[in-house]
Amino acid sequence: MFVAKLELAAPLDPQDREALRIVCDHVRQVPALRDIVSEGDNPEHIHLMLQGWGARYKIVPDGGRQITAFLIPGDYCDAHIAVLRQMDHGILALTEATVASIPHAIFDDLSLRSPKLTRAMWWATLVDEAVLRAWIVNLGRRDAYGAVAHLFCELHARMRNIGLVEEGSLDLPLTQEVISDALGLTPVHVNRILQRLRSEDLIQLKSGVLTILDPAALQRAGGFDSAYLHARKRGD
Amino acid sequence: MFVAKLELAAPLDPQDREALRIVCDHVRQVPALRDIVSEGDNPEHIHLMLQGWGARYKIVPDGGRQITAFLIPGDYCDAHIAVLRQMDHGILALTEATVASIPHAIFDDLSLRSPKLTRAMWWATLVDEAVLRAWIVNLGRRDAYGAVAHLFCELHARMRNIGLVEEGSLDLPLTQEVISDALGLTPVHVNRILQRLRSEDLIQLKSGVLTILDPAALQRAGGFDSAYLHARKRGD
DNA sequence: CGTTCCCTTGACACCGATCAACTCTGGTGG
DNA sequence: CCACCAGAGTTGATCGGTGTCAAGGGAACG
Repeated sequence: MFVAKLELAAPLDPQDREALRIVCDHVRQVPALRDIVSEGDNPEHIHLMLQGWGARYKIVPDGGRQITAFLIPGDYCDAHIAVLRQMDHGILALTEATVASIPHAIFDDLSLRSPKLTRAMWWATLVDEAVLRAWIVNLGRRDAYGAVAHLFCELHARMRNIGLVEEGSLDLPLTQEVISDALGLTPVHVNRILQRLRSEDLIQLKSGVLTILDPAALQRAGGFDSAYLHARKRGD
Repeated sequence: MFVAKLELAAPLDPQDREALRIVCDHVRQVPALRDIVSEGDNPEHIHLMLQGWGARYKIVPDGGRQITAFLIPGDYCDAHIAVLRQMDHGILALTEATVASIPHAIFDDLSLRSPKLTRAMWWATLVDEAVLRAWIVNLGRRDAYGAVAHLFCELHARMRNIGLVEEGSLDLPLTQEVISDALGLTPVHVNRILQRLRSEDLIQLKSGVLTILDPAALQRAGGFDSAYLHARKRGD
């Protein structure tokens, strides 16, 4: 899946593809709510999400938590440390998750040999950056209602890109507290927003499944324009 | 300067260095408040800031503006489009600025030939990403006072990295409105925060020059930890 | 059948937005 | 050299969106 995602950027050489496949064979299971990588770590391996949900997060001095990204299958967690030295944030499994580990020395070697692969990783980083910018807009210039709407549109689009949306429904195993930590709100307020979105028949959210009932209205509510995701999927 | 910055990541081959230098020779002057690149553009050239200040920004449907990054000399503006296709945000000159333009086809070619160069660009992107995450924390989990303090710490650190700080002072040609657009606040409120910071003798800000009078206290106020900037400067 | 999360609800407080003047500064032209 | 002007900074009064605190309800799980 990760390979498929990278190839959206540029075709890889067969040997790159093969090397990646082999290297992805080290698979690890992480229980829910456990750190995959912690802030300050200097990990030996870089990780790819294969299944489940994860989140990047930072803790502020007063104890508050800010989630800066949600990770879904196909996302890499920390290719950073192939280039930078140290994790400047933590990564958490939100559900039980399975991740692939690649010894970073091997990855390093691979990427120095193959411009195409490095370029593909660079591409993935650039898309992540675009998502971060969208979050900044969310936090800075949208009210809570618009922010929740926008977040749901983003997650819907990203899940659809990897084939995990069926008839407008997707698994969304996020507590309201997690959502509030992503949007800079309180759980209480998120709860009220969700009720409003439900009462307006924009969404349905029950037992970890989100269904978008009125995509157009939700996108309007969140000022969502999918262009920034730079999806280059067949059929999009 | 840009080359020097890239070399903080990893030494480049002499021919890369030379190629970059040649290619940077196309220099353009941009008047203040003019777009360098606009959202939706598909520019022929990629740009590097050589002098002056710039900002990435997005406009939300209701007319609000959110600045997602400040660009200072040595920052690249839009290496994106070497990999992605379209600008998902605009870039604005905040002061009169001089930028270098590199035809993106040439850059493309260069980066496919040199893994080291691509890697260096990737590194620069990763640092940018870390800055974006810090902004998200700023917007989501800090009050206005902490956010302003943190922003000033960041800009101080980045300006120092490129040698543009003298005795705690740096040029900061940002109106209060620009600052408010970066922090998701209103100009009025930014004004009040600045007065507080001044009255507490943490900073001095007058006619476009910021002086940090009490770095330790300002860092405490903003919960600032420079680790995320991944500065690898001699003497740091 | 109890325990533990999580979700839900209500009352109230507060940070920052809004609106509307007023002041200051630097630049421009007479 | 002065008068004017536009843009930026400053100030005060009031409003509203979210936070805070606290209590109660529901569903999953042992």
